[in-house]
Amino acid sequence: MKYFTNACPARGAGLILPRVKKSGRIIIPRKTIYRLSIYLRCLARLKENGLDTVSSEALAKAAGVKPTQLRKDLACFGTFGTRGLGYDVTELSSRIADELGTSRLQPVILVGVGNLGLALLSYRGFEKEGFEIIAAFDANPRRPRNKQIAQPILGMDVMPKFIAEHGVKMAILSVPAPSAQEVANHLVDCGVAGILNFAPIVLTVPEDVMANNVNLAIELENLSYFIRD
Amino acid sequence: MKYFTNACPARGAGLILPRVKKSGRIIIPRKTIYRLSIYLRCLARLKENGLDTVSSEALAKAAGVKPTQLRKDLACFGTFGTRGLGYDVTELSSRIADELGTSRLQPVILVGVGNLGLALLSYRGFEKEGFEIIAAFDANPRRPRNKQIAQPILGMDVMPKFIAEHGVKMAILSVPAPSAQEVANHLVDCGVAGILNFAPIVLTVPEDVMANNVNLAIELENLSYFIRD
DNA sequence: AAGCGTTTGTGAAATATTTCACAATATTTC
DNA sequence: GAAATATTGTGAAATATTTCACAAACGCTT
Ligand SMILES: NC(=O)c1ccc[n+]([C@@H]2O[C@H](COP(=O)([O-])OP(=O)(O)OC[C@H]3O[C@@H](n4cnc5c(N)ncnc54)[C@H](O)[C@@H]3O)[C@@H](O)[C@H]2O)c1
Ligand SMILES: NC(=O)c1ccc[n+]([C@@H]2O[C@H](COP(=O)([O-])OP(=O)(O)OC[C@H]3O[C@@H](n4cnc5c(N)ncnc54)[C@H](O)[C@@H]3O)[C@@H](O)[C@H]2O)c1
Repeated sequence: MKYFTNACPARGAGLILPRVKKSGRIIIPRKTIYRLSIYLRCLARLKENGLDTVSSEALAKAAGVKPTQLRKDLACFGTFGTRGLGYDVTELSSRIADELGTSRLQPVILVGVGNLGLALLSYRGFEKEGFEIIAAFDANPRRPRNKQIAQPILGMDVMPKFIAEHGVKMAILSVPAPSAQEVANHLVDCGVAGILNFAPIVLTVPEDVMANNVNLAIELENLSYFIRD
Repeated sequence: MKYFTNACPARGAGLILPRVKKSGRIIIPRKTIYRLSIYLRCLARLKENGLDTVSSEALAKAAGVKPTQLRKDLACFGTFGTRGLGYDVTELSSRIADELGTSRLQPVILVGVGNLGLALLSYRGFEKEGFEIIAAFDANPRRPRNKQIAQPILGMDVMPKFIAEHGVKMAILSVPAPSAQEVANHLVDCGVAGILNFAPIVLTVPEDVMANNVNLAIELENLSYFIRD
């Protein structure tokens, strides 16, 4: 079992306790969660290739990390390996999936059916990964002629009802930047707790709501910085 | 001036030296670079709103970070503020842009003109941010009927020549996962040093090449983990 | 069933990043 | 122009994350 030093070791008694959430689960570092997602995908490929077991060294290499980091990451929520042999691919997959909570399919909605929104809607890759965009919303809902879209494209007026009825907790936001904050507020009011935002602005959301940004310009800027040496 | 403790403080003499790259520039932490990009965008909005100066508190709030973090980030490469007053918006913008190296426009190519690639190609937002997709390549180059695409869509055969002639250093990769590694290798052979990869696999690239991934399924998985409490 | 080679799990060390606390220095007010 | 007020810049402390180093545990061979 892994332990963290709790806050205030200087003034406090230096007690060592496992760091836990209100819910009782042990806190797993943000970065570790990202990597668990990566491990999960590497394991899926290994399984496709017919492998039954994998060592931390091999899996770490596939994931682009060091073996010790992989083992530390796994140590956050259990011990699954067999010393001298490695990990059972199927078992490790399902343990990580359990921990991430992606064992069941999550319903997601998309708001803003423009250029980008349409591309995301027509992408048939999310289902395999445990997510399903079940509906899209737009201020000006139009069904595109030349694309096969399985999901309904609805007006903003019916969104609150839809979210409540389907228990939607996550949304993809692909509206223009000037509307993004306003739409995000609306989503939060409707009960959405996680927003994946493509608009190039910083969203302000309540404490208990999480907004992750995908900002391609920043990704490019980042690349451009690190490649000049 | 900011200083870092160099490696090996336990065995070494505990010498304090500024950490620098081979090129002579001081190393700026990865995360700081990301945040600098965010600050830059917030400053642009402030300027649009007619503000001349801004305090670290106000800018930090706009960027979603703490004021001390903003100041520490800036301290990596200089001191620009006026105590008691704050920062000059225009000056700080150009200093950050200089540091990031985005003062000049970077040419970028895109490989894989499918659903996602087309959406990115037709996006008119990158120019404002200092990037320009100057051409696209596909194994099966077709010009879409119903979209206005300004850039040429070319076959893979002409890519090496194009990259060499235009001094292209960065590429956006939006081909299907099974082709991604192969195309990435090709790009690297042609001299591309930075790849923004949308395919859901971990790319293997040489040390001196940087591959950043945008994996939407992982972003969604991440959200879904942190919203259940 | 003992020995050997392998690989995990994990405390401790090293490194990295964030936050604190406050001196330094500017502006503003009276 | 002195005092009050505001805000930066930065060592040091706190916290977080990664890496090291190695004992413990397993499978396999003989
Ligand atoms: N297209 C890209 O490749 C790309 C790349 C990076 C970032 N982005 C960002 O993604 C977002 C979407 O980009 P896009 O190119 O698809 O834009 P777009 O203009 O093609 O589409 C925007 C859609 O949002 C809808 N919309 C506008 N206001 C709305 C509101 N208040 N409520 C509901 N729907 C509303 C519009 O009707 C339109 O269908 C933008 O913020 C853009 O900056 C796009
Ligand atoms: N569309 C999305 O919303 C979305 C979302 C997340 C991730 N992705 C990922 O982005 C990538 C592209 O997705 P898409 O939906 O645009 O796929 P797509 O099938 O619509 O387009 C892929 C394009 O790549 C071209 N291509 C295939 N092999 C090639 C090769 N060897 N060299 C050059 N070009 C080649 C094809 O001709 C096609 O035009 C995929 O890896 C996908 O998993 C897409």
